[in-house]
Amino acid sequence: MNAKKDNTEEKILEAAKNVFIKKGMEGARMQEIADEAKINKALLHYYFRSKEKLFNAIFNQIIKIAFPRIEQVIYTDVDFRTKVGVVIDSYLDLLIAHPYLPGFIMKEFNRDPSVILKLIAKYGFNIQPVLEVISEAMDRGEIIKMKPEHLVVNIVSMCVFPFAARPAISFVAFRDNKEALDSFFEERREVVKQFVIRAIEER
Amino acid sequence: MNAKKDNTEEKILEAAKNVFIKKGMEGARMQEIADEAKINKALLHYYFRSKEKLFNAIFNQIIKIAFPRIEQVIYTDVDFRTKVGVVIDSYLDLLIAHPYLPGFIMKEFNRDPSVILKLIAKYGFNIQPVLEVISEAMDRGEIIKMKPEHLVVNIVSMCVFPFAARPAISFVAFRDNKEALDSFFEERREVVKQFVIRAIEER
DNA sequence: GATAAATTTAACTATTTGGTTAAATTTATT
DNA sequence: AATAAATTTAACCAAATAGTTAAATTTATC
Repeated sequence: MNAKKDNTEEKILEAAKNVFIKKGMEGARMQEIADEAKINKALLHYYFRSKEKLFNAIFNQIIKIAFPRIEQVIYTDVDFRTKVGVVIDSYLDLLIAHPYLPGFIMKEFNRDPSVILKLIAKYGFNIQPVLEVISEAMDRGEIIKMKPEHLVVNIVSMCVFPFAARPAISFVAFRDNKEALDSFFEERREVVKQFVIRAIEER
Repeated sequence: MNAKKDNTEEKILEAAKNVFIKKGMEGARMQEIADEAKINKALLHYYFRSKEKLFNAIFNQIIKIAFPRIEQVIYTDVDFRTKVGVVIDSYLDLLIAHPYLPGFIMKEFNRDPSVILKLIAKYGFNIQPVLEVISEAMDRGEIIKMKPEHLVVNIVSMCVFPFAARPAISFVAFRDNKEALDSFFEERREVVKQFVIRAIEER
């Protein structure tokens, strides 16, 4: 009797993911998760003994996809502007697929930073190689000199922040016109690339 | 008998502000606010009938300072790059004085977007004049052409996001070395200015 | 000193919510 | 059909917490 069990476990994880993302750990209700999974609370606790255990299962799952694997790109033998383009693409691909990530992670970070810091240490990329590749490009005169950390923070900021602020941007800049907002976000891919390239290219 | 009353009301508002900022509306406890204000829960409810009323008082107070008044700058008769510099300065001044703002606002936004949207409509600046000033600078050939909204979002992202992500940046990039982190944030003022100018200057 | 407002104390209510339990029922496996 | 696992039902417990209340006490004001 396993087919049914597997299915239920998946249903619970899917439901919990939706509810936790929308409401956060504290805001989520076990009853709501049970309802969303179309089971009852007793069964929910039968599968995951506590809210904490269920949340951790979800959270690990989410964190694992939250850091795009940019190492491969970084070491490719192409010029720096191409690397920048690929990195921005991989961030935006991730964010378009999971637009809730910035908001969710920031919320949970605020609630208990230590949890996320541990997971960053466990799954998050090591920034050191990235900084080195940037420094080398600077030494070769491909891009202007600046503290590499600033370049990383600038790129990540321009990619991530608009998704966290999406509803505000929608309201303030586009009066909640959905089409205008969607094309704006589509445009950002090229806009951010060009913006960064222009800002750092040596000339 | 008013001196005492005023003082207590101030004490409550100050305490509530601290607790609400740290824990958010849902996470904050009336008992904790009472403790922080060094009064008891009965008196807290004597001044502010409900948690909701108290939160609204604080929230309005916070939102009012959350939007730097950049209109004056925008209409000054100086070249565009100077305007950009002043705008970035005014954002960073605000954020350095109130580093908790991005996290707090995002959290509450996530909880109930409508509340913030109403307040943006009430106190938030109108973005239209800003967009126009940018467009004019583009028409004059002072800066390259792009959709002005992108420029605004890019600048705001690079200013605001690092504060929301400060603990993560501290850990990932500086291994929680406080001095290194502080100088990094001090540097950003000039870094962001130059980054933006280089990205948009016509040449 | 009398008065009224401010404040404390302490007990209480009502609600929400995570979690438990035990018994009944359904479903899959042999 | 027999068995064991999965699921439901429904009631319950315990803790946390917003909010209330009434009486006592302190403090400012006249």
